[in-house]
Amino acid sequence: MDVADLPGVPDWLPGHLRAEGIEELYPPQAEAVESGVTEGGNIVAAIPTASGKTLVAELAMLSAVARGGKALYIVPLRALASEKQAEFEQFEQYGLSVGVSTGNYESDGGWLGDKDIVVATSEKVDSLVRNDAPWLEDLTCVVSDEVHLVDDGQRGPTLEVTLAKLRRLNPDLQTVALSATIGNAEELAEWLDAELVDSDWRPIELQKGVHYGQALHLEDGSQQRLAVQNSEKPTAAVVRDTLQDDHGEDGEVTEEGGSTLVFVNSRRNAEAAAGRLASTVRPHLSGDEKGQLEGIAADIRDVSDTETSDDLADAVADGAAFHHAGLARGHRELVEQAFQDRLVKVVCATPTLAAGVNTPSRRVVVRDWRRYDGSAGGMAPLSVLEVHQMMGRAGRPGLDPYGEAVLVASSHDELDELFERYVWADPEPVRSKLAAEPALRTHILATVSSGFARSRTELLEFLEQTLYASQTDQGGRLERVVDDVLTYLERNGFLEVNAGELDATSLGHTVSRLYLDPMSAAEIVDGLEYWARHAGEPEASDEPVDATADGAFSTASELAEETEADPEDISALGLYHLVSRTPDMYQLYLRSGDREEYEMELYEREAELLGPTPSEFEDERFEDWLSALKTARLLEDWASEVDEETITERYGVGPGDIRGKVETAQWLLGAAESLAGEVDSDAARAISQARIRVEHGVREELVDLAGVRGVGRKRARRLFEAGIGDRAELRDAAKPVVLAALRGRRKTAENVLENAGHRNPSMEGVEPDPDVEVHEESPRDGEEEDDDETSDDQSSLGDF
DNA sequence: GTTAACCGGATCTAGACAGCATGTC
DNA sequence: CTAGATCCGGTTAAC
Repeated sequence: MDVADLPGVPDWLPGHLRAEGIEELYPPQAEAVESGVTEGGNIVAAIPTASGKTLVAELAMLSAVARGGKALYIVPLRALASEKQAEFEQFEQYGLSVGVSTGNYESDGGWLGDKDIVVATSEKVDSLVRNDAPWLEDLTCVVSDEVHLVDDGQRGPTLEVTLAKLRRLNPDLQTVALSATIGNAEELAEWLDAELVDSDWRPIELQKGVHYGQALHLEDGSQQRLAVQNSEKPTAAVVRDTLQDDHGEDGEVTEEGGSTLVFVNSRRNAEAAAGRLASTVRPHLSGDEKGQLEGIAADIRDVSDTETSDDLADAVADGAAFHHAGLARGHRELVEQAFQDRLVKVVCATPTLAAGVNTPSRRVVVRDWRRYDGSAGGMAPLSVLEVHQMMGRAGRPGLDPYGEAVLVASSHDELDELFERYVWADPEPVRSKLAAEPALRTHILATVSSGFARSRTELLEFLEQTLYASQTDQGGRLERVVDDVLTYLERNGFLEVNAGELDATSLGHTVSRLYLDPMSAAEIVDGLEYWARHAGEPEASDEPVDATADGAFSTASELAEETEADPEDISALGLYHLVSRTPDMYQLYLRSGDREEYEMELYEREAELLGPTPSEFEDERFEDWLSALKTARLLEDWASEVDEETITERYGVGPGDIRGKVETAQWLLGAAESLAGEVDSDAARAISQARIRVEHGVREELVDLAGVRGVGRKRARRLFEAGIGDRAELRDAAKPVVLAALRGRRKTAENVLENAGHRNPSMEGVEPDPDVEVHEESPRDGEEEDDDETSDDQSSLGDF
């Protein structure tokens, strides 16, 4: 189909597409147009990644906007939100406006209500629905990217319920759902009353295969010799082969540098494999490439001062890299960029890279096809869908004639099994996970709280509109779980049930709007009440209430400690532990040796914790209590200015994990602060303080200073040591002192003063005060923060 | 005497969403 | 019902 023949799109679009080099639509795109995407029709498009899904979405959204409407694009990851925003901003020249809304970022300049296209994560959209964002009613088109994720047990139900709510809010809403190729696309289409576009078509051919022995066995039956040399591992052989393959036919070394993406099943494996493959890649690098890679390696070291950072930099210097969620954001971006620029030739990655931003590669190796799964009791095979998603990363549009994706077999039997299981297999069908109790807990409360259902009957009616209902024939199960959940919500004071009528309590409304799991909210409320009962009155622990479920074990030590506790004082550790034991916090894993260590810690600091220690005989609860303590200790360390390197070593985590924990804690403490107000607790001030401390990673005395934009934990500490105690003192301080404390960096100092509200922040002609002692850190540190004010060591900034 | 190769047992395990206030014309 | 790569320490073999 020629781009000139598109019905319903704005006049400028054909010209724009031609300018982009698009004359003709891909077959699946054309099929979508024939099914009416540009004319308001509902579409489910189940087509491979990189086969033009984005254009289908754009056609739908642009034609909806051309008709005077407003479009919403739902993504599963925050990283994808910014990627899509950048893509859609190309239309701003035609007068369209694009906005983004995610948990940590909202586009500035105008309300989302003014935007023609809004990009948001599914949780954010859910939250907007719960908070009655008025512009949601103006939507005429919603696009849901990666809808097959409704299959995800944790986050799938959110997407499912959100789509149902949006469609109910606006019955004429055009729904466009984009999915990977899956087993039951018709079922999705049926659920959404949509036309189905189901296609395997790809713009670049993908050849799947399995490597075994000295050959690559491809799905078309052909074999390709791929020898494994002496002590080399098969993966290394594939990588080497890919590198040689792209050297020009005439022997001339081209810059193409055939790149390989290797998927493994753990972070450690990713790092180990990258380290080994570095020696495979090194001999293939040109001098020029080596130079550029050295530069990137230096950038990587500057992101963070940790072992992970060093290991990554070492690998990158040799043209190899690893990629997983323990990396700092800066690390990830540098690796992704260097891989796209074809400087880094191999990336060994966990599934982060399969789900995240677009990083295609000449070849993909799926080295591990089993992954540890605690609930399965060992290694469980990956789903066909997941393996196909990884394989789909092979083949760079416009660069490669075709892509190759290979699994690695170590025996002939395995070779056969892999062909059966993955190469020739169709992806499994997608199944709704809505009937799981944890999911219903939060969504039922939200549904009642935001007025979508006022009675048990209405609630069940609403749930009828979900994918779950359309997939199950046994309605009884859902009804049973719903009743269990209603009982739970009522018992904990979130809902009132009167003869089938449902009403959210004030607490229930708050919990729903805060986007908390009701179980987290209950835990927090319990913790705050526990503190209120115990704090002021040491003898309180004799009350029978407290001794109930947990026996005498915890009471003895409470009695001993509590006499010393200052009633005003609610410890930060106690609050960190409280939010860490909530189901909304992903807890740290207890490693061998940790158990004893944190048991000791527990006995020392038990009095600070906001709740009775479970008995050691309740194995699971006690274990959770300890790992929450470990998590709480990490947060406490961070909020006590312990440096990154020490924390990553002490807790066995990556730099990215620290950020993740801190971010979650920040959110939960914010929610706890609101809950404290709701239940009349006096803890609000202490919670706020604890939140600001983790947010900036500072001790109490720096809370005010670190609140100044451009001042993070390190600069705040230096200013404090120079005798500047807070924001007011910073404004009044002598400029030479400020400049010296900021290690003589004029631009930084000017920015800091300006942000602190100084009338005349200019540092012109000011010399650093020589009497101010500033301890220098590692020699490398100096290079870090040169010019721009938002640089590196301001780790508290949620940079985007 | 030192280093390399080998062996066996212990260890460890993917990912990542969300509040609120604020601002603007 | 189900694992396997890596790491670490100790031993032996090789030089």
